[in-house]
Amino acid sequence: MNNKTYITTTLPYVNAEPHIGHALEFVQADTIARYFRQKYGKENVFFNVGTDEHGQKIFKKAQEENISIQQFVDKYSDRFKEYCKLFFVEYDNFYRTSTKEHAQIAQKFWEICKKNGDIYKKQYSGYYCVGCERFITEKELIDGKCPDHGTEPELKEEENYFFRLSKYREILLKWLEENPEAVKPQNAYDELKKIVSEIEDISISRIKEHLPWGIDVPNDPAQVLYVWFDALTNYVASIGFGTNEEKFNEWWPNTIQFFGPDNLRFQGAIWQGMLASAKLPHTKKLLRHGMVLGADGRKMAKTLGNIVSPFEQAEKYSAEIVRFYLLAGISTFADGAYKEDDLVNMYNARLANNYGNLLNRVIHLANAKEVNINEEQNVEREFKQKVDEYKNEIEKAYEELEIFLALEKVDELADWGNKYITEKEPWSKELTKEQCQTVLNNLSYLLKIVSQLYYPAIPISANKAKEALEKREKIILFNKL
RNA sequence: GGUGGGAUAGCUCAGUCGGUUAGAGCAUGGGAUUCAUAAACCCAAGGUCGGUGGUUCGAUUCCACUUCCCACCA
Repeated sequence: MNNKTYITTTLPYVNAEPHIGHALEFVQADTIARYFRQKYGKENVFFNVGTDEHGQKIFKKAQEENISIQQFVDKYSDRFKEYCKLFFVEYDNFYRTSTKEHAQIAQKFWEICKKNGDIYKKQYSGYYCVGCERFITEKELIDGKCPDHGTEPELKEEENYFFRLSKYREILLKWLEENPEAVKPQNAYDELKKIVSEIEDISISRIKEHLPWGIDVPNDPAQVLYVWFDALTNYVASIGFGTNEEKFNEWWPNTIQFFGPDNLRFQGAIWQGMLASAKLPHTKKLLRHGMVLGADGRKMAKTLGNIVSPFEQAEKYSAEIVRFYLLAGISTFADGAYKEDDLVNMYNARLANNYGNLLNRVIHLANAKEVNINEEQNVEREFKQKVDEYKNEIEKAYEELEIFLALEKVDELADWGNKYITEKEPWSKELTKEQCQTVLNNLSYLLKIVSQLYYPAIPISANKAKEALEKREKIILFNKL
């Protein structure tokens, strides 16, 4: 049986510093990657992240900063690498779209679509907003002005290449009908169906003269690939598409793509259409996570002064605590407000008071009573059954990408452990040594499982906890905040 | 502006395919206790389920409108 799972995030566009939303996505994907690695082995997971480095905005930003574009993208790409490191995001591949190799594969993808009759040239005339740097449809205009900038767009004419996305409308709808599990959560699935039912052909190139920073259209150096067409191909390129078919065929069938609410159209409709055109299978699982909002429940914005800096947060609380909060305190799929009070409460309640404290109770008592623990074969059957029941439920949640839910249940299991130890009173002098040993050994098994199930979210602490238990060393893993 | 999604205890969220007293965790208050990070354990209080109207014997759950929030609009 092939257990290989390929996990990829969206490639962030490198026109600015990483923000907390990037952390959410990276950390979610990393958690799932770690879960699968732990469960099925390292060799069965391939985790891709990277940066999207072409397009108008980057071109312009580099000019503003007065450095070469390559320097600019190198700088920001490095920032994202550091960012991953900061939050313990352990990727197998960091993909960059500004490499020569990527250009070749994106062009190859283009040629396949072209060969299959899905790319054609069309005179395009429309309203162009300089502020947005894009064409705006007539429907979008408000009083003849751009809805975002309030300025009057210019009439502009351009000959572009178009992708025959409309050809795949029915095919994609059928795919969705037949695979209700393909998109998480349910409302993203519903939304995608609606988007797909209305898809039209899309422009997939730009005139090079306007945008010198991009990948040349094959056989037409006057045009460059539209940045989205170019970037989307990374999902297959990173696992060998166009370079290593065997590797590609091994990984692609079981793919999980993580992305944000603004990306549903691209990952769910356009990319799936591109895959269909290239005669490749659709993505197995699309996970649309939510948006991290400011503490006031509004979208973070400079003008609202509610921006949460991931760097400051990591500095203030430690990156792992921030990581834990993003996973356990903010819904996996819905928008959620980042509130420091919640972070503190959640950390104290779940990690310090519940998990960390139970760990110390058990280690301390085992040492004081000089009894054996960590003997899995001696765990009472009924107790083991109960713990394994939790374990199965939690693993099921992880497999279904329900991270928030999984972590809630891990907390429940630790909580049950605290109730158990209170009820059994292994500190009581009325218990025989054997009875005491049974209780503490049972609990050592529970703690091992809890640590294992917490590991994908808080890898460093969970490993330390496991070690402390094995060595019977009492430590304060989670200092209260 | 158009379209889609959301609004349930102080906070984070479950839930109701319409039906007697709407659930959990955290936070709060009280009790009991001390093996442990003054942690854990037990109990309690907390909500006209965003607003208005409609369908219905009955709506938090269905429908319409409305307010606020989020996203998208090649």
